[in-house]
Amino acid sequence: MQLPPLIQTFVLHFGEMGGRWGVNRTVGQIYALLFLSDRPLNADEIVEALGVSRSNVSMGLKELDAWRLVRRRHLPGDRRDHFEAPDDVWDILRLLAEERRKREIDPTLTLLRDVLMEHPADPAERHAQARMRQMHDLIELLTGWADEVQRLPNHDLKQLLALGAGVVKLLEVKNKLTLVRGGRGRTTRSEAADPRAADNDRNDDNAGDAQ
Amino acid sequence: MQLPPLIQTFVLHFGEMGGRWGVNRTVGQIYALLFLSDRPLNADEIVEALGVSRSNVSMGLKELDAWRLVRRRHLPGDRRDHFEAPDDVWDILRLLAEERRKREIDPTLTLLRDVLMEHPADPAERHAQARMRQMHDLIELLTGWADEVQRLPNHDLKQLLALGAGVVKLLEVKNKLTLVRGGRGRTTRSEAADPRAADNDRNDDNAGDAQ
DNA sequence: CGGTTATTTCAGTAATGACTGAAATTACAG
DNA sequence: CTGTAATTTCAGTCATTACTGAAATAACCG
Repeated sequence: MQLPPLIQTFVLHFGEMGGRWGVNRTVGQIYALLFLSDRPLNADEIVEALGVSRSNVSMGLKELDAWRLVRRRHLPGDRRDHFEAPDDVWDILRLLAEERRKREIDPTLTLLRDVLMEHPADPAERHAQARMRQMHDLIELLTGWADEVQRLPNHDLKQLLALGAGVVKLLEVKNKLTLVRGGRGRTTRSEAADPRAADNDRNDDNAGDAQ
Repeated sequence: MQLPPLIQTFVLHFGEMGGRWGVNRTVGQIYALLFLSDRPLNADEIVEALGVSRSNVSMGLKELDAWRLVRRRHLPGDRRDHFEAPDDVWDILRLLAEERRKREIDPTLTLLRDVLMEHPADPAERHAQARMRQMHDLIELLTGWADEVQRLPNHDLKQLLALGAGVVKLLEVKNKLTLVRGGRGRTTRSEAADPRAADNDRNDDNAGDAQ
């Protein structure tokens, strides 16, 4: 593979990081290549650029397709499939967040829900279940938040991020307003939401048994 | 291994999910077990509960230790090491976020910074570099935000999460206030931050060349 | 259709990573 | 010190996963 050095560096890096992201080297490289490319590439171009086998590229593209990280596109007058990465990095972020959640979190959330329906048979199970409830509530709070925030238009999302921890200032202001109005102020999820989320600072069970 | 069924289910699930989370089955199981346990466990207890080898447990605990997901603790009158998982799920969340970022994001950020210093040699490199800048800016915005939010006390964090997308309402209010005061209002990062973050809706290079 | 090229599937092989048991090391008690 | 239990390290084995080249399939042209 003889790519421009700048591109080569990036592609190789993504290949190596692939392992940590949960995809293999080739998949990481293919994605990096498509992300940087200024036009859709066909499979052969990828093969040549990366120096891996045709079939490997085919499998890699299939996986990236499953992640929705590449789009299949047809160019007029050429019957080969061409591939490109979505070019809005914010969209990519959303895709990644959604997919990772689907694969890495949702199954656990489902299991937790099921297990929390069971009746604990002894103190050990009781304690275990309390822990699972903590985990469940936290995950649900996070994913719920992510769901909502994910739907914000890019503009709002950016503003929120740019605000950083400064958002706390706003919360303080809001709290004051809410107080002044006798708690009848604008209702946001902080008042209306699932009450379990409201206060779980130290809602462990009677854990005096530890040790 | 004969654990109470409730616990067993959870432990096995964590083992399977381990693969997707970037740790192996045993590590996932050990963590699940410690997370649910109502007291610190020593290595032998883990060996017996999970039915894996002593050495495997030793390695697994070492890895969990590197992730700071388990604490080593000494019980009086027993010279064996005992292990426990931090019991505040919010702390766990913070640990995970920090570690994952250190391993999965920071290296890329570093590479991006380096590569963005280089001078592009041709149009392809120019375009590639523009893409990398988009990625870099997005990651930096996200990690910067995460840094700040991570330092918030649990209480504020919870309130923020409970608010969900409702936070936009606050942003609107703030915007109005800022406007009224002629932009001289409370300075948050949205005004003070790195100007690159302020507007990158469509800051691609002259990308008319695509296909 | 028949020929041609693009793409996917699949069986076998190479490479990587997990797991074990034995040996070495460490920490402690007497 | 010496002996013993706890723990870690490590070399070898086993299991999983990635990768390839060949064969099968699909898509298109004239």
